[in-house]
Amino acid sequence: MTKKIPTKRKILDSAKKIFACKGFDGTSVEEIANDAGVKKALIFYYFPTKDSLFLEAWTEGINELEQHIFGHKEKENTYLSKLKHVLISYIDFVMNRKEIMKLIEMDKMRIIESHNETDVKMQPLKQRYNSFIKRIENLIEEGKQKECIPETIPTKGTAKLIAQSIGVNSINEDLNVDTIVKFIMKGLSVKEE
Amino acid sequence: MTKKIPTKRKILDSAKKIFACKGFDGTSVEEIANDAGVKKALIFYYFPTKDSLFLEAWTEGINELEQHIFGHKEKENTYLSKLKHVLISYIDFVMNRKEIMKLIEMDKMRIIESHNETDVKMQPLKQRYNSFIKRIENLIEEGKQKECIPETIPTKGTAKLIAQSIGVNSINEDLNVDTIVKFIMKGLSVKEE
DNA sequence: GACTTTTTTGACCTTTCGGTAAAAAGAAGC
DNA sequence: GCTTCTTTTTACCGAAAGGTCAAAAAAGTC
Repeated sequence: MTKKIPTKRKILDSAKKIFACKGFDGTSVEEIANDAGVKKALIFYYFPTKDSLFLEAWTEGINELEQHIFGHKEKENTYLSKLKHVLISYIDFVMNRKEIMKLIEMDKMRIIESHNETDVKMQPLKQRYNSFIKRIENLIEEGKQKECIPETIPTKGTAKLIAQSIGVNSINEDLNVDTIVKFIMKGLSVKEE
Repeated sequence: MTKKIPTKRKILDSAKKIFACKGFDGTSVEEIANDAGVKKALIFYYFPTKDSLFLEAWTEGINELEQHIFGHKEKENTYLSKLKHVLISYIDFVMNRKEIMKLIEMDKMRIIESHNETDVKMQPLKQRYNSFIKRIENLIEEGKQKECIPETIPTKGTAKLIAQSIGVNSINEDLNVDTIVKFIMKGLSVKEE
């Protein structure tokens, strides 16, 4: 027989789903409770505040994204195939885990533009996001070291540009994976094998 | 002596500024009123609802963006210089009208992902945004007709990809204009002159 | 300057929100 | 089956939200 899903997990899953559609401010705790099949007060039994619920949901989302992109064993033997694999994994995630991607992006603007003094609650998320961007930077740096990417390509900015490009709004049925990968790789001026 | 700014204009400007930082749901009418130097009730004198205030502010924003990008006289003699001009204007707007760009993007995800039945208020904005994307599509189609852009480039998807790429998160001091323009033009596989 | 119109404010409304505390229900242990 | 612990619900709180209405103030007209 199937294992009963723990209540906390149900709450988190409902939180992801509704935060993905309506964003942090547009979502009430009551909506999450209704979707999870519990009463609102129970949410505060598991999560001290709405903020902390959002933080946990969002962090699980970006952890899943990062794991999906970078988590595979390093068995690619060339930089080029490694880069391609990362881009394809990224795009694949957007297509197949669209809800999580929406969760990440729905409040992304608010998170990234948040300031230390005015939006304290967003700082951990902002740092987490910057850490994700850093991994893309590292990949570009590796490409430069292996002379697959020209030195003239600015690492930080291009990492952000790539992360910005691959999202729910751009990855859709009007674009196939190959087109996007080529777009980005040409943009990176990657030297083809 | 300087002309007195009409109250409605002051309200709209405050609305843009605060919606740009906090988004629709994260902003209260009282905050806008405080910033504009009026009482909350006055806002409802000029705008029937918060929704309609947001609609007008946001629409002014995207109108300004579109005007800035496409509004110049068509004096470019080649498609390539026209395309470059459009891209540079787009990037220039993001850099120099950052607040308006933030206004457009802060709720963009919510607008684009909105459904007819669940987020009726966002439909006019969604349509307006799609109309903006259409103009980018037209530009790409023109490039194909003039054989500057390969037929294999999918028009709709690439238009969205470009609009997605050029934003507050990606346009920053880590990237200069030339790099972004090259990134996109290479991505488009534009045939250089 | 009296009257009319427009703009602005103060006070208030109802609803919804995030969150709390105590009681009730369920589960576990002996 | 009684006790203890954990989970869940009920009822409620204060604050804040969008919005309204009537009064007051300002501006305009003759």
